[in-house]
Amino acid sequence: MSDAGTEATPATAHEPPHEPPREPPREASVDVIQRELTAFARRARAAAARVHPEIPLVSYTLLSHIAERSGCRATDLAAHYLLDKSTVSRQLGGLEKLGLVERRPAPEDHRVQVLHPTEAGLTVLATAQANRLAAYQERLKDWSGEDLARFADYLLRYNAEGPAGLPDPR
Amino acid sequence: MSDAGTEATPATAHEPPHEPPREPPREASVDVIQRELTAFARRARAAAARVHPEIPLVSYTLLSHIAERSGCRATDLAAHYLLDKSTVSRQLGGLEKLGLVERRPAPEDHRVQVLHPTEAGLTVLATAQANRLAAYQERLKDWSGEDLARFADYLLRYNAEGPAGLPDPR
DNA sequence: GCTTTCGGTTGTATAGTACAACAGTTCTTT
DNA sequence: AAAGAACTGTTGTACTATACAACCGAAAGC
Repeated sequence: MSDAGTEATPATAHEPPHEPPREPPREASVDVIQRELTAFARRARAAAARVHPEIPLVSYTLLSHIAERSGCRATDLAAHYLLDKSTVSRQLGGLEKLGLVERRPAPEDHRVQVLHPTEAGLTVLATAQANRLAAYQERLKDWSGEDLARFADYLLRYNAEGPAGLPDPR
Repeated sequence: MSDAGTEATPATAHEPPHEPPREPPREASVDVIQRELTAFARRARAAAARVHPEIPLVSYTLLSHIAERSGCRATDLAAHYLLDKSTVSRQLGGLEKLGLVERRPAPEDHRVQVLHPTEAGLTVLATAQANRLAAYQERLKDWSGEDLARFADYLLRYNAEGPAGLPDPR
């Protein structure tokens, strides 16, 4: 599907002329969204590294997830973040070596290991969270509460819609 | 430093009670934004790799930028995307080796090289753009035009606000 | 019981990135 | 004008994040 055309194809030419053209064409918006999200992605990493060189990095997200749902398994994390098991395994290895998470074997299924944050993990997480939050807060300080809420909502909605454009019939 | 608490700290407890609590507290929104943007970043890369294994890298974005402002310099790219010069240099090297961009020395300043997309570059870009747009389009197909426009707007606004929370007295 | 499936680890490879050191240019300052 | 500072870009090195494939042990199905 999608004749999304090479650059500015006439895909939008079929709009009925009686509609007020106040709103930019979907293509333009989608394009902006695509580009800006990508741009963000780059910056986010750099910023995170800057704000928090301590915790080796993106594992922060995993740690955060673990803290939220204590007792989850590695596979859950992989599924949730669309990561390979090996990636998760290594990330967890790093977190464990840092003493931020514990991997406890599950009594009823000796294959799985249940994940728990340690005290140190929670502390680190709290600090990191605070730092990042502060950075975001600073950056978003001029936004109205309403805009913030709506923006957050859009992002949630976007990310909720199945993994990365792959068909995910849920 | 920072007692932002692990999960749901009382940092928000100082809201005047006479305000209607219809709107989530700023902290919550900011937190969601932070988390979701980060989550997106992960997925985006995976998705991009999937959609477009051809152009080996994320340099697609750089190519896109070059195509848009033909004649820009490497430093511009680095500044714009908050990347190290070396990173940009290598990315450009890759793009050049693939015959997608040209690096021409600037006549008036022999230090800089002016960047231009090649024919092939434009073609590849167009294809990639179309693919990605299609993917995004598909994903966003249930969004109203209004929501799309607003989301795009928020992202633009977010990314426009100076590099990553670093003080940037421009 | 044997085979398949599941959860996780390890080997290997690649992309992307940064930092530091460097090379050639241009601008400034004396 | 010579010396030095500032700028543009490249190269050496290292590290994180990630994937894929091969594997191991445990559990489930036949």
